[in-house]
Amino acid sequence: MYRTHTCGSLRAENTNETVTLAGWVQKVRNLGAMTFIDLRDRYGITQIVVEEHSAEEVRAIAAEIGREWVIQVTGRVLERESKNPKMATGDIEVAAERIAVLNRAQLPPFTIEEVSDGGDDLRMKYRYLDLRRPPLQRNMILRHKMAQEIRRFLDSEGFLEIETPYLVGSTPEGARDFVVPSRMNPNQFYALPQSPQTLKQLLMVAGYDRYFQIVRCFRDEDLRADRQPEFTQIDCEMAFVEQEDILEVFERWAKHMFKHVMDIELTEPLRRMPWIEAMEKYGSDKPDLRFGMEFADATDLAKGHGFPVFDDAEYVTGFAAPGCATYTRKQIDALTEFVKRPQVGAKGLIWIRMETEGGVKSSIDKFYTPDQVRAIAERCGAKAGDMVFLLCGKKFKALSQLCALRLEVAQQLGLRDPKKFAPLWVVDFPMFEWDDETQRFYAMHHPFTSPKPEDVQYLESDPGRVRANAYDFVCNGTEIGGGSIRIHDAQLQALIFKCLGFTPERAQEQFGFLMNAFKFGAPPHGGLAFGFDRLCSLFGGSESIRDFIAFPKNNAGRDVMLDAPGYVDQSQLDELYLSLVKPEE
RNA sequence: GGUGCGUUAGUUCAGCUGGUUAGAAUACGUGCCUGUCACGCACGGGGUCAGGGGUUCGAGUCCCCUACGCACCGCCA
Repeated sequence: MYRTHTCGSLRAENTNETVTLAGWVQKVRNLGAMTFIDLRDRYGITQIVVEEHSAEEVRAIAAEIGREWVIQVTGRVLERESKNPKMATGDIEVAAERIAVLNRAQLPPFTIEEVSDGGDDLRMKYRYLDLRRPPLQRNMILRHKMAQEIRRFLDSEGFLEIETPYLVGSTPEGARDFVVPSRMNPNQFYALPQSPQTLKQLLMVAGYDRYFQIVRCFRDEDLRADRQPEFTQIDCEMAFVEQEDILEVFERWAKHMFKHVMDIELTEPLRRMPWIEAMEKYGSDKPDLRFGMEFADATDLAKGHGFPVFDDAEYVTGFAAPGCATYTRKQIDALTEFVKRPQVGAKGLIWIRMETEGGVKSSIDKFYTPDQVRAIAERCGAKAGDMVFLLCGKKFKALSQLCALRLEVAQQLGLRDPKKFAPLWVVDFPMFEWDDETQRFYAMHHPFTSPKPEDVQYLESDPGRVRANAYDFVCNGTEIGGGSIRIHDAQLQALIFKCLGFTPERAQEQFGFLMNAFKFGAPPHGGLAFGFDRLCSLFGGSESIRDFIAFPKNNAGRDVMLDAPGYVDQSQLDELYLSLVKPEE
């Protein structure tokens, strides 16, 4: 037996017991006559003490051991002379009577402690060392606990966890596929699923009316702090349901998760915000509701007074930053620079200062009377002491630029508190999104999403007006999940494909398996999927999902630990009927 | 495909308008130390300044290219 206890388990009650611990040496503090060793495993850290009167052999080993050696210690539990309230095991220590070196270790390239001295890159290369650190261990434990709670809740609601294949066919719509060559089918390729979307719909046809899966999905697109090429979805689908039924079940699920993982009781029903309201009030389909600063449409007040910037704009919108009338010229200039960055793309920033004494000052005083300026500011909800920021241009462009500014101002005001949670449903998404480049409509969600029955009449005449039975679960400015009621009628599905510019032949070729299945009795159905990694990072209070994935990829999609992707042998290529071309010089 | 920032000791970083032998902290090694827990004190070793090219009497520093990293835009039905 290697150990009787873990490094996190001993307390004052264990005093005088003889115990054996095993773990990694985090740190050795040699005070001369006595040496302290911090012994770590994933349960915690226990202090080992070696004293002058300890056996010669024990002292010799204590003098030799270094960071990250794996050792086994047998000794008596003592109540400490000077306790450490910062440690769970801080009331006790183990007086070593025997130390066995189970394995020596090379000096690690960075310190493996609560706060490491290593940079991201290095820690990724030696991920197995970084994972020894308590913060990463806490993240892995959180992820595990969340997976358990997801299964517990969904099981209690009658959902079946059913696995779907990873080797499927490629669907060119949507994200790029990762592709896998088939040795037994020369020149043909599998694709890794972007999500099990069509498969779960087939499970509905098959009668498994409540399905879920915690499942890996793959998308060959550029990475971000919150985007990995392989990521995990909580994928769910239900049959014989309307949108309301799905929102009801998963609102309870969300509350279950908040309660059992975060110990947060959400008593109020979740807010439901139509997509157009989210866009007009927050400039985003994933609004951050931890704070206010809602936008107002000031177009009518702003236009027609001889200020060319506003007169030429389609839309003028702004918000009031509370208490920011004290902002200096320098601060305003910095925010102006912020919105002018290419990533935001505004031409400039208009401001109105609502002075506490009641006066109004603005960057447009030349063109408006004080009353007119005040009217614009008040439209934006400004009170004395506030600062109003206005942007203008094409409607949705101006809104999304103002969204970036709103988040930046909130960041500066410390309003983006990771301990606060503001979840909501965004509903009534548009069915289609127009793409200027290819001059056609694309499905905003996916082509199996059903239109709202009352909007079906506009499908052919005015597709941009059609709203979908689609919904997103949003929290703190992040899209955590989304879904829709699906089309289960072959005729309507054919019409949607037509609106999306599919010929019947192409629709048959790509989605024939699904449309055929729908001829055999498809129940009304719908579902949704949550981004598990994002949910973990939301609960864990981190911006980056990489902290919650044991072995993530870097910015370029590489695994720097495995050094993947890499080249393969010619013989492997030959078997797969593949030949390589030289990349362009 | 694009934009920005970065690359200097094992690690995290400083290094100004170009100018003697490139520094700090930490880690590491040695010695001292009986209550440390960010132990302390003293001493010590440790550098292809990412790579290549250019400007210059002289480049860690200025310019160009490449590579790599991070963040973002595009992209992500």
